[in-house]
Amino acid sequence: MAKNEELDARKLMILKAIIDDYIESSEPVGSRTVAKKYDMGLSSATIRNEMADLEEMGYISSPHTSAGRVPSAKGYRTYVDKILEPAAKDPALANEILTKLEDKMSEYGKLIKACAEIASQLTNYTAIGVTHGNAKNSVKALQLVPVDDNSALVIVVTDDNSVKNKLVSLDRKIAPDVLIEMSGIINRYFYGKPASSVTLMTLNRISEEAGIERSILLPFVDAIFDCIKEIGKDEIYTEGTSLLLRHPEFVSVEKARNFIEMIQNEEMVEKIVNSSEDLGNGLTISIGTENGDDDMSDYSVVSAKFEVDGTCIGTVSVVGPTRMDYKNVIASLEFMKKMLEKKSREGGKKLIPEHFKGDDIGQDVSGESADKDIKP
Amino acid sequence: MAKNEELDARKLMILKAIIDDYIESSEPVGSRTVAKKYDMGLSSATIRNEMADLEEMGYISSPHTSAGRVPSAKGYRTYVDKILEPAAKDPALANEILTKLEDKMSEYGKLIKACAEIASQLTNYTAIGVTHGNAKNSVKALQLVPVDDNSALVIVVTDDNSVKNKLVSLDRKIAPDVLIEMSGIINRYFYGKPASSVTLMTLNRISEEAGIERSILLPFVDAIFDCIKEIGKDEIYTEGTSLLLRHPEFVSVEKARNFIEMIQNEEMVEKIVNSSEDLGNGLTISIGTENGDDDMSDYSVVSAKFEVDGTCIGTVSVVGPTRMDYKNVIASLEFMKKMLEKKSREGGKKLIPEHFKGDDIGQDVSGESADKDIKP
DNA sequence: GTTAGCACTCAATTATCCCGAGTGCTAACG
DNA sequence: CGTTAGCACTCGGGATAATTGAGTGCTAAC
Repeated sequence: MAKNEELDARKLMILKAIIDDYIESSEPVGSRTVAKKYDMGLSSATIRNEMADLEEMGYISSPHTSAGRVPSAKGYRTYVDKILEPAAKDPALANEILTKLEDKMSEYGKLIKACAEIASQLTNYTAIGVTHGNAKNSVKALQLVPVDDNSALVIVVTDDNSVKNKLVSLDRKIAPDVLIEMSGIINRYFYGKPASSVTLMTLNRISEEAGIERSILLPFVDAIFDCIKEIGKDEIYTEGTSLLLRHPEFVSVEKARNFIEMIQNEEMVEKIVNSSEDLGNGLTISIGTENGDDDMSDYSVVSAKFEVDGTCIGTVSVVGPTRMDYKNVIASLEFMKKMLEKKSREGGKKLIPEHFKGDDIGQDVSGESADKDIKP
Repeated sequence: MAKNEELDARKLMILKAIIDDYIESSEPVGSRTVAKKYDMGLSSATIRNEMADLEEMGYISSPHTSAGRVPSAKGYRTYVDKILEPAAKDPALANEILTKLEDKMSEYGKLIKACAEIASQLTNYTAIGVTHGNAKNSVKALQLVPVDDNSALVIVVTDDNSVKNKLVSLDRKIAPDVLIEMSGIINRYFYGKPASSVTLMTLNRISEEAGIERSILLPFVDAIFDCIKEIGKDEIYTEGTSLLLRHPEFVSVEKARNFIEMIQNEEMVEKIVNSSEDLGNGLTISIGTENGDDDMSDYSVVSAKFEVDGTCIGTVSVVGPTRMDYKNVIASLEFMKKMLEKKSREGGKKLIPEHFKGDDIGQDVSGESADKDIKP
């Protein structure tokens, strides 16, 4: 039989039927089911023959002799690449979602978190949002703000409007105007420079040139470093963990636990999010064994890079069992991606990228005011 | 038999044995086990008689005729209140933990998150940390920082060193020195005043007195409100979700899912954390059915309010099955609580600088309603 | 090439049995 | 009177056997 050939139309149809049914039922699909439920004018015997071929070619397999067939990673792959016709989400959803995102557009952390939340709700799978920290950003503002007699706030703003701050406590009093002067010098020095250029050396130089005592400068240097480090850090939001437990592949708690532990492991998340296989529409998809890691062989991941104003602000990945409703997941992520991009184009000046505040993962500052115009 | 009487020493011993064993094995405890394993010089028959009494009094119950006995909420309660002798954690742990917390002492959100994380690790149960947002804090610093030509950063610092910032974008250019002047005025005005006093009215007054155009002031007002609202907000950190799934009470995925969904529900968390029954040592404990909610009847919660310099910065709650290792959980939380308090005393000046007490300004409208008022 | 028919396979369900942990009760003992 | 040995009884759970039925591969006829 056909070995390395392309699948003919009929085989594709049957493969599609099998996968569709399996996605719906999560149970091995038999020839009779295909023949009856998806009426294709063929008897079960014929389907059986074709299924035998498909199995030989590695698109499906049977868990045991008297069970139906189950799609393999290869099967899902052709399904996703060649069979699946793009589905559209109900445009009415757009408004609903947009209102949810409305007041978060200015803050990437919250935005990505909200997107992950929505993606999870739309798909009924777990969604992981990762912000795209970027240490290569240039410093836009770098300020010291007096807080009280012996403490001050260090604030770093990069050109993508990420803001981090850190409280510095000193063991001596420092006059506010000294601080402000210092702030001015430091700020002028780094304005427009890449964040990575803020090194100890340069700050030493400032010390010399500006004549600021090194022991005073040091704690601030420290804090600045911390802030920059923080800005470059990705933040991870996991939404809808419990949703996955609703799916029948998690009958055993062990699997459930393994999964939860996996997606709480940062390195693993890194791996998950960065699994490649671009789908052409800006989405990336990795099916079962494809994604290298053994622990992940039972799961598929669909990821979307979210961009605002041309810069990537983060990634949202939907993680589910290989028997995942790819159609819906892809449609959902595509939908959100497009919506967001349209919004960011329209929103123009309104959609000023604001900061995500850095002290924690999860709950951050909200940005409401930025999109309000000043009305004289 | 003894009805409303206190339990005598022997009954207490037996109850303790039953609970200890049940905590360890998670299986109903029989009379033979108690007699043999915890040698108390009594035959199983005698134990049986005593157990019958204990059952009648409601301290234990048997799932079915031929199973051993299981402690009831009432049983656990006497165990916790009367039987449990305080245990101490290994002091060597202290250093390890302290280093973990070291660089988080200045930021309460991170600190509480880290505490919850450690609590979860120490106990092997899920821990929930909730920061204690406090709108009554006074404003310590309130600054506007120029970021670029048409955007500026609003920064609010309260006396417990909570910092929130917000980027404000303007549709016109604003000169840095104007901003700085404005900043100075606003800051002086609110320095030491309670955060709740920052109302629309007062800002209107500033506009008049300082002669700043209202339309310029407005977006900043908005941002300040947002920041204050955020500072007053509680943040929730859930750590070690998957740990609970390690315990045998979660054999069924359903239970696991219910639990996870429960602790991801904010209102539920509120309930969980605020369950009372003070234990005298600053800990609070709620056992099974005690905590009102039906969904929580299978779980127990031990909570500790964490204080730094006399002010409550948040709560860490350990949530586990009623068959929880109370001894260890209580010891762990007590340990952390003490450690933190000691640390905060030692570190004194570094942690919380001076408290500023000022007279209230005018009307005490809450941040929220005031926020509504602003919108044109 | 398609299809009806048939023998065969094997997981999953159900029924059945059996074991043993644990109980309550009774009677004997110090 | 409290304690204990002994015994009949209960009942959940584990093991085993029987049954079912969905699904297959193969063959032969259309």
